[in-house]
Amino acid sequence: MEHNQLPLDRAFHALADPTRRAVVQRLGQGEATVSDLAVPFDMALPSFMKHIRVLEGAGLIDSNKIGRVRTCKLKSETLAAVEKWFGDQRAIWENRHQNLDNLLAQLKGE
Amino acid sequence: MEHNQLPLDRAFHALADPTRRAVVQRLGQGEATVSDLAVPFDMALPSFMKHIRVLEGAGLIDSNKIGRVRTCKLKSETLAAVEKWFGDQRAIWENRHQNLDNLLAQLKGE
DNA sequence: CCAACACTTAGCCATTACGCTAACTGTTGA
DNA sequence: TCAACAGTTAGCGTAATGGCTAAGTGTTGG
Repeated sequence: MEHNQLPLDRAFHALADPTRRAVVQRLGQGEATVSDLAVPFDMALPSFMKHIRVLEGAGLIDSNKIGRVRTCKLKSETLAAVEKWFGDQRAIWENRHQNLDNLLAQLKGE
Repeated sequence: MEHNQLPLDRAFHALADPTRRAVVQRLGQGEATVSDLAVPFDMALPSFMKHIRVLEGAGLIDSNKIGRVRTCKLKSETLAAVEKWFGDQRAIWENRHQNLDNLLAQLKGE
């Protein structure tokens, strides 16, 4: 169980930064080049590129370079995989409440 | 838009650590004391306590001390709030696909 | 009453994160 | 052809992270 923690570590870490979340959000609307993505941020390009690489390292985005231009796109499968963690978590949590309900019903019945 | 980034930052950061995710998962099954929570981890207590405080600082858990014992419980609302980010994200993404579909349909119709 | 218990505080250390500037590489439009 | 463009590499500085040990505080069971 849970021998794939590292991917989750990387994904959550990547999403912990507002710049990176904004990039993910932007890419949700379609592909974009690095320079285009960088425009809204008051940050030097090398700094911004680090964010891109973190996102790519986390498998949240994909990028490829054609000529001198690098284009990025969202990998929504990875995003979905992270979201799944919450689903699993809620399943445990709801199951516990179910058990509590059962217990209460049982106590009531006696 | 997005003036509550800091809470998300903290929450995602908190969840980026496997120890802390495990604690959240454990607390999904019900309240537990700090010492109980610490058992599965090969880590000194002060180190473990830092994780607890990070989780609490992120609003993912709540704790209160009675006598010498501190008991922790999950704050599932916060967890749900983080999960919502993915929902919002997917909404954007799916809307885009909807738009693409519309475009394709339109092109086809001509 | 006092030793054991359950944290808690303080402080140290190594590593990683995230920003910067300066200088470099390869591509391309005029 | 060559200057402008789009990134990239290298290296630096500060701050935060995540671990540790040692010693302290307040509570409690026997």
